[in-house]
Amino acid sequence: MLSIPSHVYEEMSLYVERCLPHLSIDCVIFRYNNDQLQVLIVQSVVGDIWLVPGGYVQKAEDIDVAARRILLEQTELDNLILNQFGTFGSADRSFPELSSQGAHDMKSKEMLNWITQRFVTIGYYSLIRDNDQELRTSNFHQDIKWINIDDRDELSLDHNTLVTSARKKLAQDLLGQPVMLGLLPETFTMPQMHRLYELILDRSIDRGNFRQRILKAKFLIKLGKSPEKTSSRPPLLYKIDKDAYLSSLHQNIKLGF
Amino acid sequence: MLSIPSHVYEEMSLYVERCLPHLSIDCVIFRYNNDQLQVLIVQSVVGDIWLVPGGYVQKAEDIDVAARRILLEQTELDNLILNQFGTFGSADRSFPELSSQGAHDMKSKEMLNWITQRFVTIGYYSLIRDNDQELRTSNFHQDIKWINIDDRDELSLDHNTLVTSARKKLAQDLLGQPVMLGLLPETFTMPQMHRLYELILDRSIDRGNFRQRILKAKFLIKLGKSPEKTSSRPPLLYKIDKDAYLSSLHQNIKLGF
DNA sequence: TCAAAAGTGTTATAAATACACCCATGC
DNA sequence: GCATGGGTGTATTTATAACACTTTTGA
Repeated sequence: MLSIPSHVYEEMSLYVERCLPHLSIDCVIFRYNNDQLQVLIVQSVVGDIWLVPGGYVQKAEDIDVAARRILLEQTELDNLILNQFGTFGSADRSFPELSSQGAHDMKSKEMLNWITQRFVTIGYYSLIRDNDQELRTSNFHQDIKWINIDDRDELSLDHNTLVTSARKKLAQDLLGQPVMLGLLPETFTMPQMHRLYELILDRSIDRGNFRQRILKAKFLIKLGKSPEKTSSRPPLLYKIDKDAYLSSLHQNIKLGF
Repeated sequence: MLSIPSHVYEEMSLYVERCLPHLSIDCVIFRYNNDQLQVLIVQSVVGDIWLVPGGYVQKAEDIDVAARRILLEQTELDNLILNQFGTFGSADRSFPELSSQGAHDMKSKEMLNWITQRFVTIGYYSLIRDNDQELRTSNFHQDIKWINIDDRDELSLDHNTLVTSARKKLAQDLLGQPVMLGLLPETFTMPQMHRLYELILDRSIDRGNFRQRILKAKFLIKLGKSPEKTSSRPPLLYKIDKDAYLSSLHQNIKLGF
């Protein structure tokens, strides 16, 4: 049995009454950090469970704008890429039953009803490249953190599934969207980019072939040696030539079987 | 100024009060007929405008189930493929203003409010291969017909845009989903399949190369000569080896730039 | 016999794949 | 010097693409 902390009622009521019922937005925010593909998750004050950041759509607000607003409320950053990866609406898609403890007045009961209603959720994914980005929790969250995508089983409800879908969509978008611009730091090494590709596509790619393929596309600018200390040969530093990168993207669908 | 025919109120009220507000589903139904990619459209009794078939989600109904139900209400057929192509929710996404003529009682006013509310719509596309399928109109539609996809500018609201998005998604799905099974008749000729590919991808494909490529995939079964009279060499008839076709599909994402 | 459209083959280019080998570093 | 991982080259196979030639039909 979950319960709603009393200090949340007031603010949440104000927020919620401006929003459409039964409709939510969930944002899977990816970053590439420490050679891992990571996802931002927050701990809800309701039920202590870990979820992907999400919110509701205001009555006179575009859904894309809503997604951006929700994202901003979590990360304080305008992100480069924000894409839908699907809409999820099983009939039983709702919070587990909540305890009605502390819900004696009318307002509290309304809030209980709101939270436990059935939600159809629109999934967006977003990419964030600034790894020093400061995180702040909204009043509806008691904690916020990055997890490796492989650790997503600690997510509750169906948010595990959402992350899986988001990653699949991200992989599909890799050829046609400026994904590298969204995830790689300003400067990076070839092995870093290689590992990122492998993480997104979830398969191994031959090192030498990857290197050749990427260099042939001519959107990388060589900057020299990485100053980092390594226990082996130090990799070269690169940065992305944005214009060249963008024009190298395409959506040409092949016949391949 | 649009108006709602009085005979619609009763039935629509009953339907609508079981559904979630502000949320709709629109279905772009494709078929391949007469060497054209076609789309099913219906004429609403409200406003006489032409739209893609659509409806609402019942309060305890999966959205996928709702899409299937809505589809069934239009075509009486269980379709092979039903895929989301996106969710659309501009803040101003609603019917044009409706005349309140004939809306004197409470119920009528409620209906006006329902129809003119802001809708977030979930787009599904579906494929139908039976071209002799009988069409029936529901009571909310006065007419129903197939149009060529290039004639979609006669659609109202943003349904033109929906069809464009649906076709784009269909093209993306061509490699990984059994699209041919959904659109081609039981038996067909190589030129037919060739033209269908061109229509979906919206580009021309070399005839000879296409033929070789498809035959190499080994999911076609040759049946002999087409009995149809042609003014030139008659094409061969083929049918799809379903198992071979399904196992030839893949989602392998390449590195290509 | 001719036009039209289907069926087939040839060749060139480019991409994907599999490896092998060398190089720079810390220990 | 040696293990480690980065950088580079080469050869094979496969996919894409351009295009030419042949075949079958109706008129």
